[in-house]
Amino acid sequence: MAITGIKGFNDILPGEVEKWQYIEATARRVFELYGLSEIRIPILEKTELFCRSIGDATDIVEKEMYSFVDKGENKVTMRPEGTASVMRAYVEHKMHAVDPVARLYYMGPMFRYERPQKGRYRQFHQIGAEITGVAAPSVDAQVLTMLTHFFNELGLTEPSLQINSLGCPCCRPLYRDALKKFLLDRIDSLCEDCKRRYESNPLRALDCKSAGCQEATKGAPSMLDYLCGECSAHFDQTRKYLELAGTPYAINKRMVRGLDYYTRTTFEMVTTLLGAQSAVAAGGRYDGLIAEIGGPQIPGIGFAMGVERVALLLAEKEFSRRPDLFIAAMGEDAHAEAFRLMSALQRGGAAVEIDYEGKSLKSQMRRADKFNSRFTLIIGGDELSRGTAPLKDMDGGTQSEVPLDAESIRAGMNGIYSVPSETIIIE
RNA sequence: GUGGAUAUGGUGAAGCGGUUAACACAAACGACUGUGACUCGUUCAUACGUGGGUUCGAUCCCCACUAUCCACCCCA
Repeated sequence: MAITGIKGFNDILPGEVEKWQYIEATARRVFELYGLSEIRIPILEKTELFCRSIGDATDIVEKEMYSFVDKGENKVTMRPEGTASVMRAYVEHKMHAVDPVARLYYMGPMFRYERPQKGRYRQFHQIGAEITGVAAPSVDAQVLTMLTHFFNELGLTEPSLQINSLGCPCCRPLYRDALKKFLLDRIDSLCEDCKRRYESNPLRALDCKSAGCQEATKGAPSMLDYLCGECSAHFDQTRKYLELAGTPYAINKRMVRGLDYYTRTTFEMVTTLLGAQSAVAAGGRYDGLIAEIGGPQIPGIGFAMGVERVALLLAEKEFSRRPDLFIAAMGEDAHAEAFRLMSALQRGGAAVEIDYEGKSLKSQMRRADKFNSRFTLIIGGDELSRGTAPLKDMDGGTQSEVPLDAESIRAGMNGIYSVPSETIIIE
């Protein structure tokens, strides 16, 4: 039995990987428009970092982390998310001393030990962004606008933006108490999970999928009605700036976040196309996180999106590359000439293919067609002695005679095509 | 961790107790006498997830295991 990969750890093969490259390139391009820089952070961190930031009692920390003890007896964990690491790096390198405002993005694998299903894997990939040092609501709107921009740039209008506010340490406890009081009267109609969570996380009942909980929480008080003056103003201002930016959104009063560090603005990009995994991207403000991991009291806001889920939304689109030229050769001398020309053209920036095994012209033409090559150059004994060869435009079917040197061939191709090589085609 | 479904070639799959394990796509080669896409021909699973069992006989029935998928929990 051949060795197989690990459950929930997937290979991304050619044919699929072009889509990933497209998503990543689009993220880089859009995020950099908004002044962000990439940061690369390690995959392994001290376990304590995630306990402190995400929260000891969350499911991620309680049962989903890939943690182990290394050879130096250190407790380490393969990162389950990116924000904690980015903020650790921010504090560790004292980036706040140079400028408290840091605008960062990252992309890479994350690890959570969960049962795999559609859009959820044990090694999955996130593209995330974080902005520190600005408490103003216009930054919230900016981040949301950038995220929306990104999806629009991919040609996706399906995931829609939902926002909510979770308040701050001064108003959330009041709301929590009010909600508990409300739920107490209907506790019998809640599902078992929500009963169990009644003390630890009563807010969860709000977005529970069970019919009983949906019904029981119908007239429940809303966090938005309990926001303190500052949080309420922050939320209103965020909405105002979203409108100024022309960014569409909906308020979802029942949206709850799973990580402990969120405050005030929280949001999700949701879709109905991915089964149970409705959140394609999610994030929020985390004004207490940097202090929590030992840094100064500096606010932050950010999000992460699941690349697998974005790729699933792009499932209909075909991504492929096509070579500029295929050189078909007959006979050993012609093959040598084809090889020489290929090398010269590749050095000049063209994507070129040849046949390596001396197959028939028919076979080589089929291969050129299979590769979807733009042009095919056909070289045989006659061409070698003549010094020119037919260059066929594979799309139009027309042929022209070009001298056998890299410059002339390039000129022959550029005469018809001006598209740069190595472009990714989206159909 | 829990529940359900499914496991036949590179892919999509038919077959449901005895068959040369269909068909299609992909792939390779060839024909149309140095030029692809159309057409045609040839080749392509001692093999039906793994291990047991029932049977004269099992891809088809039973059991176990494993894997995958989907859902729950939770989350990107």
